[in-house]
Amino acid sequence: MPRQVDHEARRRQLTEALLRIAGTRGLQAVSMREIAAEAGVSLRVVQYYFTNKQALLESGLTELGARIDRRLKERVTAAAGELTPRDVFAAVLRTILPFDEQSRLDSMAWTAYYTVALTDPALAAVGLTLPNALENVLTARLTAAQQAGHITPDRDPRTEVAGLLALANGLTSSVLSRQRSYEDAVKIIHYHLDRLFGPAAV
Amino acid sequence: MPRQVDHEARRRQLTEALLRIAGTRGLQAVSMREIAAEAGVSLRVVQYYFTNKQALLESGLTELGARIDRRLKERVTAAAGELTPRDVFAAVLRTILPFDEQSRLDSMAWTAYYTVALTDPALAAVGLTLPNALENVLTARLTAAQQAGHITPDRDPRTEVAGLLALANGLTSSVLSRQRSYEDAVKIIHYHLDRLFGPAAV
DNA sequence: CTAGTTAGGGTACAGGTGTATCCATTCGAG
DNA sequence: CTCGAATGGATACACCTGTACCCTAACTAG
Repeated sequence: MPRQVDHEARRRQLTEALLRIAGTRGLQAVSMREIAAEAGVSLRVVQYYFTNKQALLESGLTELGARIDRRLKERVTAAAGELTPRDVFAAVLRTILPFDEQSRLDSMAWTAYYTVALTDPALAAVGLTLPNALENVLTARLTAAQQAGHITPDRDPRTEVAGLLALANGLTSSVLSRQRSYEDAVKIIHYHLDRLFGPAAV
Repeated sequence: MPRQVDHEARRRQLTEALLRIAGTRGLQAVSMREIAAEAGVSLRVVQYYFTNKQALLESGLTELGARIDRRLKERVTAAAGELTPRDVFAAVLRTILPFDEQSRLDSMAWTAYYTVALTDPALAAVGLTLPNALENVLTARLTAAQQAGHITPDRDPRTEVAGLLALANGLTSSVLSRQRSYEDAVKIIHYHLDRLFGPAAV
């Protein structure tokens, strides 16, 4: 075999360039040539490692989902050990919000993808798996927490989780548009967690 | 003066065509020629009544805001009279969600606009006035309701309102992506209103 | 050493984009 | 009746888009 190149690395490089553009200038600014320029390669290379623009876009969404998933796992297991259920939820919801420059860029890109997914079934399939999985995992956690007596029995775990995730999504929007600061959004989250789990479990 | 045409009507006709496209196929599908086709006129007419594509887009966002505002006022004042504060909030939040085909289309268009506004300062200015105004009006209402004893004094009206609006926005997203039905979203809203105002005020 | 595959530079093509221009009609004011 | 402004049809332009193709290096298995 002749000259071998690490395809996986090349594709990651291109996908990251794509997400950088989507996060700063939006998905409408993403074109084959822009990606090539951002990655510092020629148009041909982009074509060589991705058959389609569609394939490239799907790769971007997949990577985005993987990043968020990775961040969630890192930040939840990081402060593991003697974590109360409330702490777990706080960590997850804080991680969903754009908390630093990188996660702001990713949230921007995610929002852009979500919007085009509303009119593009192919992307919708890829983009809905993460939110659904998250809702299920958290519902299971909250149900367990309820049985352990951490929240009162009159709460409905699935409804609570759906509400908290919708809240986090809505807050993300307002943080991205700079209508609200990250810190204010976190306060609102904690305010709701207080209501759910009872006063702050310092 | 020669043949006079109702400019206002023409522009409305074109703006509505624009919003129909944005609501069904997304903002990325909006082009001068598509608008012309959707409105049943020639490209020249679109150019004649709007100097720019930018002007057209801004007109679309303005109209969208006006529609939502109109709907809010209709549905709130409709069941006026002996409305409890809780009923007012329920009406507002239910109106934000996509509750019929028309409001679903508008919500789609709104989401599309919101996303491009994140990377387009000109649109951001237009698009943020409505949410901010709404938050202020509702905060005033809730503060008054608190003084009248409809909610307990330990609640913070501004935080509650911000949370409820973020919740409604997040739920709108999930309804648009058909992750959740409108009815389920309404249930979650009422669930939270119960917590805020106390058990259902029949 | 050589054949053959992988990797990419360069360029072309068909189609869509916003915008500008040319021109014909329409019609009311004088 | 006529002149000129309002309205809009038709077309052109320059640019950007995704994709396809040609051809040359590079390199390794034989």
